[in-house]
Amino acid sequence: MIKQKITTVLNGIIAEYLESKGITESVNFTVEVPPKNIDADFATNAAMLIAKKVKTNPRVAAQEIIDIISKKLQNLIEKAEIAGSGFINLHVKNNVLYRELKAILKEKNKYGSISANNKEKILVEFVSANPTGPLHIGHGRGAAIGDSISRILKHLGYSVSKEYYLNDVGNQMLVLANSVEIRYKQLKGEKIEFPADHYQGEYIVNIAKRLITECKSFEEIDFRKEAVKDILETIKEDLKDFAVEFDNWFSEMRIVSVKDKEGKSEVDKACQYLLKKGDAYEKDDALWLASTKFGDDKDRVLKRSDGRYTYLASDVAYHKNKFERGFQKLVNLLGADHHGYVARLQACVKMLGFSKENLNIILYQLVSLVRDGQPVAMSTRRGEFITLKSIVDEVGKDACRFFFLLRASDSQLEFNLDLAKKQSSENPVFYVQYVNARCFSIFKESKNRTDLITDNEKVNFDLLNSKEERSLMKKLAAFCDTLALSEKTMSPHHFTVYLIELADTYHKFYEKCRVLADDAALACARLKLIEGVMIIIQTGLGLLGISSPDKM
RNA sequence: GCGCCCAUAGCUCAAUUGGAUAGAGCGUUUGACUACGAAUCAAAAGGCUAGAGGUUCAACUCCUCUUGGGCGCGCCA
Repeated sequence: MIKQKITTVLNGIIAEYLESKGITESVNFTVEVPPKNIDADFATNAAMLIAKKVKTNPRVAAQEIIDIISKKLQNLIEKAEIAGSGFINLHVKNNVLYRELKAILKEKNKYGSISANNKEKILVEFVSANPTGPLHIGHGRGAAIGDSISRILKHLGYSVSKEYYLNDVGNQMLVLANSVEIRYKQLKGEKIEFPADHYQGEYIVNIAKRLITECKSFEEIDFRKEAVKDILETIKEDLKDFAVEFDNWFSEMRIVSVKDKEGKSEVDKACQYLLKKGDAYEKDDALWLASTKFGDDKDRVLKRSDGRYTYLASDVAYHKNKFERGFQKLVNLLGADHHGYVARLQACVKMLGFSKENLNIILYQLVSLVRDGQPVAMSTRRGEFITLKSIVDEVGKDACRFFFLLRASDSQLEFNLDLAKKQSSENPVFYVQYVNARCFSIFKESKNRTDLITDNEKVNFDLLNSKEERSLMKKLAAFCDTLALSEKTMSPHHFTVYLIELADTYHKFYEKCRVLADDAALACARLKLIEGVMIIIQTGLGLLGISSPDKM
């Protein structure tokens, strides 16, 4: 929170400075952590931006601002100086760091939460894989990102609902039902060839086997229903093992099949609404969405000439439904192979009377697997996809999630199984978790000392003044910056990067500073510091859905 | 053909969204356990950020073009 505080107070000072110069516009300056070769805690580019407006030398403006800072922010800033082409470098007082550490100790896993009560309701929709087979590794990436984004937004105080859109209508359902039926008949001894365009996986055979052991008569069996039931169960289980739980499972069937008193479904009503608004029209016996009006490159069919709705029609109704449930902000995760769909969806949102900002679509790129240094071949068509479950079973939930969350979602991800499986230093998950284990171990050891106090009020934080201790305290406070950045970019990968950096800072501190020092007062202060480290590591890993074991 | 995404160290990727001398991990080389966990730390080597222009006090970041890769372009979902 330190950076935010400094930004706030600087805002006041800059405004005052501009006023004194007779400038009414505001300046959009930033406060940031300088590169590590620079000896300063924070830096701002304010003077350079002002100089441009006032047409003066940045260093002159910087000096004038520094004069105000050193007069007015004596309790916050130890030293302010000009650097480079006009940066103002700031050294904060140690007290600022101690106060922040105390805030962490007090707020514990709530640290960084913003308790504004008027936060938006956000709906995060992710995975939403068709219930035609087990989740594969690509779904896993979407699941990890969607789940972590949800946790981050929740931590920030938003009311977040995680939803899985169950695409249980349409052609693929017929194919699924038929696939099971054919396997069933084959098991009964009928000689039927299995079509190449049907679902090839072994799981289809297993569903058929179950149906046979249940001994129902052929006429009684609803193959579609039975298949979806089994597959959905598997999907839910796989997600649970991956620490992903949804608040709501929304069935497309509900949108298409459930009718009101007048015999109309939600899709009927949505299409009518669009037709009335002039955003849909009839042509060639079909109903079209005029999506080109809002940036799509062609209009799309909503209702086919044979009277059946398309997937898009359901989706319009579904998103209408989302807004009607009171969600102001929708977040959709989509595999990058569906990027062609984005323009259509954005057009829908505009037709429903909302703006681009109300729908945030996160595209995530594909995952490729590497084993023994070789790429693993995958083909959905031949049923050769790698399931999420097999990866979770092989490398563990924590490592799997960490690797999925390690990269920005719009860069392709290479998942190195050899590395993820290593229970050693090369594996970044363990590097971070090790911090928690080390801290825990120190606390255990500290129980043998009788001269230590734990009361926050009595501990002398002033003793935390070495370079390593200051770095660590600053890094802890940067937790809030990471939260803000993750929200702004809608990307949890900043947290994996942050946690690795925090772990790095901690391990360096550990080498230089013995926590259980002979001097009791110092030991107490350092114990408070590593208590803060544990809180941040546990909370941070928690936001990624990753555990923090005490022992490894 | 049209559209979206990507190109950064030998490999996999970051870079606080326009800031200072572009950073991590893996791999390579070297050193450190007789005090809290060596799953760690210290150090070395490795870069014309694909290429060419442009905007800016400042460009890996924004704009244009070129090259090379991934993906999409159905009255499928």
